[in-house]
Amino acid sequence: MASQFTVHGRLWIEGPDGTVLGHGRVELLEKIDALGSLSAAATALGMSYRYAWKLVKLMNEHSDGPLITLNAGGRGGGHASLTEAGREAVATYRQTDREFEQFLSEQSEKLPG
Amino acid sequence: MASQFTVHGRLWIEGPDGTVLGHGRVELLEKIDALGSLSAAATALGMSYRYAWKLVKLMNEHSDGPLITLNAGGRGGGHASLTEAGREAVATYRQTDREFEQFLSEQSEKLPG
DNA sequence: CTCCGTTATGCGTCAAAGTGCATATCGAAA
DNA sequence: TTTCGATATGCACTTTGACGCATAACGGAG
Repeated sequence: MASQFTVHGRLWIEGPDGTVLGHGRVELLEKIDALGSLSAAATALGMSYRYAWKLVKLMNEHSDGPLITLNAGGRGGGHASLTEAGREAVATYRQTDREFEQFLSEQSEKLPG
Repeated sequence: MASQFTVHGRLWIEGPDGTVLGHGRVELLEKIDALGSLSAAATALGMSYRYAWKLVKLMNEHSDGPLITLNAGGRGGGHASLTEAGREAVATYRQTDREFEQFLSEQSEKLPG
């Protein structure tokens, strides 16, 4: 029988200037990619636009190059999209995260009774 | 050459009623075991006694049985020590944490350029 | 039975994460 | 050139983890 206790964790990637990607930030990137809009992505995640915008700014500043492109004005009011670097960063994080989930469930199995 | 980016993470163990152990709590347990005093342990870790005491209370409540025994009064004013379950919990966490550190450095190695 | 240092616990405070509101700016399309 | 919805950004507020202060209770040793 499995233990009533489980191992949990959080994972993130840091660069020289601070955190680049974490769980929440990657979810935001994926929603931006899916919806083409920062405000729609933030709303979909139950996150305030104000904060989502700050996260985007931080991610762009702390990576080698921008991960997200934001455009104000124009048809539909504006647009948001991922750069090629942004999509690669998401893929890299997801791969790492999959192995982390694997690690966590293995460790949970090992816990004593 | 290694990437300028590195993978970081945090690990903790949850029971049915909430978090039982995390990095800071385990350090506190180890200091209590080494010093025999909660206030000395808290001071040694730069943590307020107030907060350390709350952590001990939470840990004792959220585990199967108490991990820490506290005694007020008596020679030296009082005393704090780990129960057998407490020592086992620390050992379990440390083992998991070692493997986690291993995991993190492996993942950092894998990051692209 | 007094002393002393530790445990026990309430209350106000402080900083950081995140929200909410208000308002300005942008630019393609009608 | 007016319109419209999204981006851009400041400011005040709330929430949460943790501190600091104050004060009581405890109990072996002398």
